[in-house]
Amino acid sequence: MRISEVAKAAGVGVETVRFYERKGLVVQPKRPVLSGGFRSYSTETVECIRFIRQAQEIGFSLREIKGLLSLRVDPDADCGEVRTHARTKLDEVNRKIASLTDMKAALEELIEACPGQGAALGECSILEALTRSILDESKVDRPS
Amino acid sequence: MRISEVAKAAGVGVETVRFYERKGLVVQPKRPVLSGGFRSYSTETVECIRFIRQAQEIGFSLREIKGLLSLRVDPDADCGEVRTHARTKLDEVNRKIASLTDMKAALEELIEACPGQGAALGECSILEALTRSILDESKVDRPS
DNA sequence: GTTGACTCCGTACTATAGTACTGACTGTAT
DNA sequence: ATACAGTCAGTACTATAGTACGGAGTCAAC
Repeated sequence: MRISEVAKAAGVGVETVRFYERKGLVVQPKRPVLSGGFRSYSTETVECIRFIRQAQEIGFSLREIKGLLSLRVDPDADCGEVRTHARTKLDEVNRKIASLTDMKAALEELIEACPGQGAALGECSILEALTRSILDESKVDRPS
Repeated sequence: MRISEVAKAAGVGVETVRFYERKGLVVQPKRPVLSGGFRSYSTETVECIRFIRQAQEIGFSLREIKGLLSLRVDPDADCGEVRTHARTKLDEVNRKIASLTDMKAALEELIEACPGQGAALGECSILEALTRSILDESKVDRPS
Protein backbone atom coordinates (compact mmCIF):
# COMPACT_ATOMS: atom_id res chain seq x y z
CA MET A 1 0.00 0.00 0.00
CA ARG A 2 1.19 3.49 -0.78
CA ILE A 3 0.85 6.42 1.56
CA SER A 4 -2.20 7.94 -0.08
CA GLU A 5 -4.05 4.63 0.07
CA VAL A 6 -3.27 4.26 3.74
CA ALA A 7 -4.33 7.84 4.41
CA LYS A 8 -7.59 7.39 2.59
CA ALA A 9 -8.33 4.07 4.27
CA ALA A 10 -7.65 5.56 7.68
CA GLY A 11 -9.55 8.74 6.93
CA VAL A 12 -6.64 11.14 7.38
CA GLY A 13 -4.39 13.19 5.11
CA VAL A 14 -1.11 12.01 3.67
CA GLU A 15 0.74 14.60 5.71
CA THR A 16 -0.81 13.24 8.87
CA VAL A 17 0.57 9.77 8.17
CA ARG A 18 4.04 11.18 7.76
CA PHE A 19 3.55 13.31 10.85
CA TYR A 20 2.64 10.25 12.94
CA GLU A 21 5.64 8.50 11.52
CA ARG A 22 7.96 11.31 12.57
CA LYS A 23 6.38 11.21 16.02
CA GLY A 24 7.01 7.48 16.24
CA LEU A 25 3.32 6.64 16.46
CA VAL A 26 3.29 4.43 13.42
CA VAL A 27 6.17 2.26 12.38
CA GLN A 28 8.53 3.64 9.80
CA PRO A 29 7.69 1.37 6.84
CA LYS A 30 10.12 -0.40 4.61
CA ARG A 31 11.01 1.50 1.53
CA PRO A 32 12.45 -1.01 -0.91
CA VAL A 33 14.46 0.38 -3.77
CA LEU A 34 12.21 -1.52 -6.12
CA SER A 35 9.35 0.82 -5.22
CA GLY A 36 11.48 3.86 -5.99
CA GLY A 37 12.06 4.62 -2.35
CA PHE A 38 8.34 5.10 -1.68
CA ARG A 39 6.86 3.98 1.61
CA SER A 40 5.24 0.58 1.42
CA TYR A 41 2.59 -0.11 4.06
CA SER A 42 0.54 -2.99 5.33
CA THR A 43 -3.05 -2.72 6.53
CA GLU A 44 -1.70 -2.81 10.06
CA THR A 45 -0.75 0.83 9.68
CA VAL A 46 -4.33 1.68 8.77
CA GLU A 47 -5.53 -0.03 11.93
CA CYS A 48 -2.94 1.77 13.95
CA ILE A 49 -3.98 5.17 12.63
CA ARG A 50 -7.63 4.41 13.24
CA PHE A 51 -6.74 3.49 16.77
CA ILE A 52 -4.91 6.78 17.19
CA ARG A 53 -7.92 8.78 16.02
CA GLN A 54 -10.24 6.76 18.23
CA ALA A 55 -8.05 7.35 21.23
CA GLN A 56 -7.80 11.05 20.50
CA GLU A 57 -11.56 11.32 20.34
CA ILE A 58 -11.80 10.08 23.87
CA GLY A 59 -9.30 12.49 25.27
CA PHE A 60 -5.85 10.93 24.93
CA SER A 61 -2.99 13.06 23.66
CA LEU A 62 -0.56 11.73 21.07
CA ARG A 63 1.99 11.34 23.84
CA GLU A 64 -0.40 9.18 25.83
CA ILE A 65 -1.39 7.24 22.76
CA LYS A 66 2.25 6.49 22.13
CA GLY A 67 2.28 5.08 25.64
CA LEU A 68 -0.78 2.99 24.90
CA LEU A 69 0.76 1.71 21.70
CA SER A 70 3.96 0.84 23.51
CA LEU A 71 1.91 -1.71 25.41
CA ARG A 72 2.10 -3.80 22.28
CA VAL A 73 4.24 -6.85 21.96
CA ASP A 74 7.83 -6.00 22.61
CA PRO A 75 10.05 -9.05 23.01
CA ASP A 76 12.47 -7.08 25.17
CA ALA A 77 9.83 -5.65 27.49
CA ASP A 78 9.33 -6.81 31.03
CA CYS A 79 5.82 -8.11 31.37
CA GLY A 80 5.44 -6.72 34.87
CA GLU A 81 6.26 -3.28 33.62
CA VAL A 82 3.76 -3.48 30.83
CA ARG A 83 1.21 -4.71 33.30
CA THR A 84 1.77 -1.75 35.60
CA HIS A 85 1.51 0.59 32.68
CA ALA A 86 -1.70 -1.07 31.56
CA ARG A 87 -3.19 -0.79 35.04
CA THR A 88 -2.43 2.92 35.14
CA LYS A 89 -4.09 3.39 31.78
CA LEU A 90 -7.03 1.31 32.90
CA ASP A 91 -7.56 3.60 35.88
CA GLU A 92 -7.51 6.57 33.57
CA VAL A 93 -10.01 4.95 31.25
CA ASN A 94 -12.27 4.13 34.18
CA ARG A 95 -12.19 7.74 35.36
CA LYS A 96 -13.08 8.96 31.93
CA ILE A 97 -15.95 6.52 31.70
CA ALA A 98 -17.23 7.72 35.08
CA SER A 99 -17.11 11.35 33.97
CA LEU A 100 -18.88 10.60 30.74
CA THR A 101 -21.50 8.58 32.55
CA ASP A 102 -22.20 11.55 34.80
CA MET A 103 -22.45 13.78 31.80
CA LYS A 104 -24.74 11.31 30.10
CA ALA A 105 -27.03 11.33 33.12
CA ALA A 106 -27.04 15.12 33.19
CA LEU A 107 -27.92 15.33 29.53
CA GLU A 108 -30.65 12.73 29.84
CA GLU A 109 -32.05 14.61 32.78
CA LEU A 110 -32.07 17.81 30.76
CA ILE A 111 -33.79 16.17 27.81
CA GLU A 112 -36.31 14.65 30.20
CA ALA A 113 -36.96 17.88 32.05
CA CYS A 114 -37.42 19.97 28.94
CA PRO A 115 -41.17 20.49 28.56
CA GLY A 116 -41.04 20.52 24.76
CA GLN A 117 -40.85 22.67 21.69
CA GLY A 118 -41.46 26.38 21.77
CA ALA A 119 -41.77 26.53 25.50
CA ALA A 120 -39.46 28.97 27.22
CA LEU A 121 -36.93 27.34 29.48
CA GLY A 122 -36.55 28.25 33.09
CA GLU A 123 -36.94 25.07 35.01
CA CYS A 124 -34.70 23.02 32.72
CA SER A 125 -31.23 24.00 33.80
CA ILE A 126 -28.39 21.96 32.49
CA LEU A 127 -25.48 23.44 34.28
CA GLU A 128 -27.33 22.60 37.46
CA ALA A 129 -27.37 18.97 36.40
CA LEU A 130 -23.86 19.08 34.98
CA THR A 131 -22.57 20.88 38.03
CA ARG A 132 -24.10 18.23 40.21
CA SER A 133 -22.04 15.69 38.31
CA ILE A 134 -18.82 17.61 38.68
CA LEU A 135 -19.50 18.08 42.36
CA ASP A 136 -19.78 14.33 42.63
CA GLU A 137 -16.51 14.09 40.73
CA SER A 138 -14.74 16.41 43.09
CA LYS A 139 -15.99 14.28 45.96
CA VAL A 140 -14.19 11.38 44.27
CA ASP A 141 -10.80 12.95 43.67
CA ARG A 142 -10.34 13.94 47.28
CA PRO A 143 -7.87 11.67 49.15
CA SER A 144 -10.85 10.06 50.95
CA MET B 1 -14.06 35.86 45.84
CA ARG B 2 -11.08 37.26 44.04
CA ILE B 3 -9.55 35.79 40.94
CA SER B 4 -6.67 34.04 42.72
CA GLU B 5 -9.05 32.37 45.15
CA VAL B 6 -11.20 31.13 42.30
CA ALA B 7 -8.16 29.90 40.42
CA LYS B 8 -6.84 28.05 43.44
CA ALA B 9 -10.23 26.53 44.27
CA ALA B 10 -10.67 25.35 40.69
CA GLY B 11 -7.09 24.12 40.41
CA VAL B 12 -6.06 26.39 37.56
CA GLY B 13 -3.90 29.48 37.14
CA VAL B 14 -5.15 33.04 37.38
CA GLU B 15 -4.37 33.58 33.72
CA THR B 16 -6.50 30.61 32.80
CA VAL B 17 -9.53 32.13 34.51
CA ARG B 18 -9.09 35.33 32.55
CA PHE B 19 -8.52 33.30 29.40
CA TYR B 20 -11.81 31.41 29.87
CA GLU B 21 -13.50 34.73 30.49
CA ARG B 22 -12.20 36.16 27.24
CA LYS B 23 -13.38 33.03 25.48
CA GLY B 24 -16.84 33.44 26.98
CA LEU B 25 -16.65 30.16 28.88
CA VAL B 26 -17.16 31.71 32.28
CA VAL B 27 -19.35 34.71 32.90
CA GLN B 28 -17.65 38.07 33.01
CA PRO B 29 -18.03 38.86 36.72
CA LYS B 30 -19.22 42.08 38.24
CA ARG B 31 -16.46 44.46 39.09
CA PRO B 32 -17.89 46.94 41.58
CA VAL B 33 -15.96 50.16 42.05
CA LEU B 34 -15.91 49.46 45.76
CA SER B 35 -13.55 46.54 45.13
CA GLY B 36 -11.16 48.74 43.17
CA GLY B 37 -12.33 47.41 39.85
CA PHE B 38 -11.22 43.87 40.71
CA ARG B 39 -13.28 40.89 39.55
CA SER B 40 -15.66 39.60 42.17
CA TYR B 41 -16.68 35.96 41.78
CA SER B 42 -19.15 33.54 43.27
CA THR B 43 -18.46 29.83 43.83
CA GLU B 44 -20.51 29.16 40.72
CA THR B 45 -17.48 30.18 38.67
CA VAL B 46 -15.37 27.59 40.47
CA GLU B 47 -17.91 24.93 39.59
CA CYS B 48 -17.98 26.11 36.04
CA ILE B 49 -14.20 25.91 35.68
CA ARG B 50 -14.11 22.46 37.24
CA PHE B 51 -16.71 21.38 34.77
CA ILE B 52 -14.61 22.75 31.93
CA ARG B 53 -11.55 20.78 33.08
CA GLN B 54 -13.62 17.65 33.54
CA ALA B 55 -15.07 17.98 30.08
CA GLN B 56 -11.64 18.57 28.56
CA GLU B 57 -10.34 15.42 30.22
CA ILE B 58 -12.91 13.38 28.36
CA GLY B 59 -12.13 14.83 25.00
CA PHE B 60 -14.25 17.92 24.52
CA SER B 61 -12.66 21.05 23.07
CA LEU B 62 -13.29 24.45 24.58
CA ARG B 63 -15.57 25.19 21.64
CA GLU B 64 -17.64 22.11 22.38
CA ILE B 65 -17.66 22.85 26.08
CA LYS B 66 -19.02 26.29 25.31
CA GLY B 67 -21.80 24.50 23.49
CA LEU B 68 -22.40 22.25 26.46
CA LEU B 69 -22.49 25.22 28.78
CA SER B 70 -24.92 27.02 26.52
CA LEU B 71 -27.36 24.25 27.39
CA ARG B 72 -27.80 26.01 30.70
CA VAL B 73 -30.85 27.97 31.63
CA ASP B 74 -31.40 30.77 29.19
CA PRO B 75 -34.79 32.44 29.55
CA ASP B 76 -34.70 33.43 25.87
CA ALA B 77 -33.80 30.01 24.54
CA ASP B 78 -36.20 27.78 22.74
CA CYS B 79 -36.55 24.58 24.68
CA GLY B 80 -36.81 22.45 21.55
CA GLU B 81 -33.54 23.78 20.29
CA VAL B 82 -31.78 23.07 23.54
CA ARG B 83 -33.25 19.61 23.49
CA THR B 84 -31.93 18.91 20.02
CA HIS B 85 -28.54 20.19 21.02
CA ALA B 86 -28.60 18.03 24.13
CA ARG B 87 -29.52 14.95 22.11
CA THR B 88 -26.60 15.55 19.76
CA LYS B 89 -24.24 15.87 22.70
CA LEU B 90 -25.72 12.77 24.27
CA ASP B 91 -24.97 10.77 21.14
CA GLU B 92 -21.41 12.01 21.24
CA VAL B 93 -21.08 11.07 24.89
CA ASN B 94 -22.47 7.62 24.18
CA ARG B 95 -19.96 7.08 21.40
CA LYS B 96 -17.11 8.11 23.68
CA ILE B 97 -18.33 5.77 26.39
CA ALA B 98 -18.45 2.93 23.85
CA SER B 99 -14.88 3.61 22.72
CA LEU B 100 -13.62 3.78 26.25
CA THR B 101 -15.43 0.60 27.14
CA ASP B 102 -13.70 -1.17 24.27
CA MET B 103 -10.39 0.18 25.42
CA LYS B 104 -11.12 -0.90 28.96
CA ALA B 105 -11.84 -4.43 27.77
CA ALA B 106 -8.63 -4.48 25.75
CA LEU B 107 -6.57 -3.31 28.72
CA GLU B 108 -8.21 -5.80 31.06
CA GLU B 109 -7.54 -8.54 28.56
CA LEU B 110 -3.90 -7.51 28.39
CA ILE B 111 -3.53 -7.44 32.16
CA GLU B 112 -5.21 -10.81 32.35
CA ALA B 113 -3.09 -12.36 29.59
CA CYS B 114 0.20 -11.11 31.03
CA PRO B 115 1.81 -14.10 32.73
CA GLY B 116 3.45 -12.01 35.43
CA GLN B 117 6.60 -10.23 36.48
CA GLY B 118 9.90 -10.81 34.83
CA ALA B 119 8.48 -12.99 32.15
CA ALA B 120 9.23 -11.97 28.61
CA LEU B 121 6.22 -10.99 26.61
CA GLY B 122 5.33 -12.52 23.31
CA GLU B 123 1.85 -13.85 23.66
CA CYS B 124 0.50 -10.77 25.43
CA SER B 125 -0.01 -8.34 22.61
CA ILE B 126 -1.94 -5.26 23.39
CA LEU B 127 -2.29 -3.72 19.99
CA GLU B 128 -3.88 -6.94 18.96
CA ALA B 129 -6.51 -6.46 21.64
CA LEU B 130 -6.75 -2.74 21.06
CA THR B 131 -6.91 -3.25 17.34
CA ARG B 132 -9.69 -5.72 17.80
CA SER B 133 -11.62 -2.98 19.56
CA ILE B 134 -11.01 -0.47 16.84
CA LEU B 135 -11.90 -3.02 14.22
CA ASP B 136 -15.22 -3.45 15.98
CA GLU B 137 -15.54 0.32 15.85
CA SER B 138 -14.77 0.44 12.16
CA LYS B 139 -17.29 -2.32 11.54
CA VAL B 140 -19.83 0.16 12.80
CA ASP B 141 -18.84 3.07 10.61
CA ARG B 142 -18.32 1.09 7.43
CA PRO B 143 -21.37 0.85 5.15
CA SER B 144 -20.92 -2.97 5.03
C1' DG C 1 10.41 11.39 -24.02
C1' DT C 2 7.33 14.22 -21.94
C1' DT C 3 3.12 14.89 -19.15
C1' DG C 4 0.71 14.15 -14.95
C1' DA C 5 -0.19 11.95 -10.71
C1' DC C 6 2.14 10.67 -6.85
C1' DT C 7 5.98 10.74 -3.61
C1' DC C 8 10.01 12.54 -1.18
C1' DC C 9 11.97 15.78 2.59
C1' DG C 10 12.12 19.90 4.88
C1' DT C 11 10.26 24.10 6.28
C1' DA C 12 6.60 27.23 7.24
C1' DC C 13 2.19 28.18 8.64
C1' DT C 14 -2.33 27.48 11.34
C1' DA C 15 -5.54 26.70 15.39
C1' DT C 16 -6.10 25.51 20.06
C1' DA C 17 -5.17 26.07 24.76
C1' DG C 18 -2.93 27.95 27.55
C1' DT C 19 1.43 30.54 30.14
C1' DA C 20 4.42 34.35 30.90
C1' DC C 21 5.53 39.17 30.91
C1' DT C 22 4.80 44.10 30.85
C1' DG C 23 3.85 48.37 33.22
C1' DA C 24 0.20 50.56 35.65
C1' DC C 25 -2.97 50.48 39.46
C1' DT C 26 -5.12 49.21 44.18
C1' DG C 27 -5.65 48.04 48.82
C1' DT C 28 -3.58 46.56 53.22
C1' DA C 29 -0.05 46.25 56.61
C1' DT C 30 3.79 48.52 58.76
C1' DA D 1 3.83 57.23 53.19
C1' DT D 2 5.62 53.47 51.37
C1' DA D 3 6.41 48.74 50.59
C1' DC D 4 4.34 44.60 48.73
C1' DA D 5 0.98 41.42 47.39
C1' DG D 6 -2.55 41.10 44.31
C1' DT D 7 -4.94 42.85 40.19
C1' DC D 8 -5.58 45.05 35.62
C1' DA D 9 -5.25 44.86 30.26
C1' DG D 10 -2.69 43.74 26.58
C1' DT D 11 0.80 41.42 24.20
C1' DA D 12 4.08 37.81 23.48
C1' DC D 13 5.53 33.28 23.89
C1' DT D 14 4.94 28.02 24.29
C1' DA D 15 3.36 23.18 23.15
C1' DT D 16 0.42 20.25 20.63
C1' DA D 17 -1.48 18.59 16.49
C1' DG D 18 -1.68 19.02 12.47
C1' DT D 19 -1.83 21.42 7.33
C1' DA D 20 0.23 23.61 3.43
C1' DC D 21 3.99 24.55 0.41
C1' DG D 22 8.19 24.22 -2.45
C1' DG D 23 11.35 21.95 -5.20
C1' DA D 24 13.03 17.52 -6.50
C1' DG D 25 12.49 12.73 -7.75
C1' DT D 26 9.69 8.58 -9.68
C1' DC D 27 6.65 5.91 -12.32
C1' DA D 28 3.13 4.77 -15.75
C1' DA D 29 0.74 6.13 -19.77
C1' DC D 30 0.39 8.37 -23.98
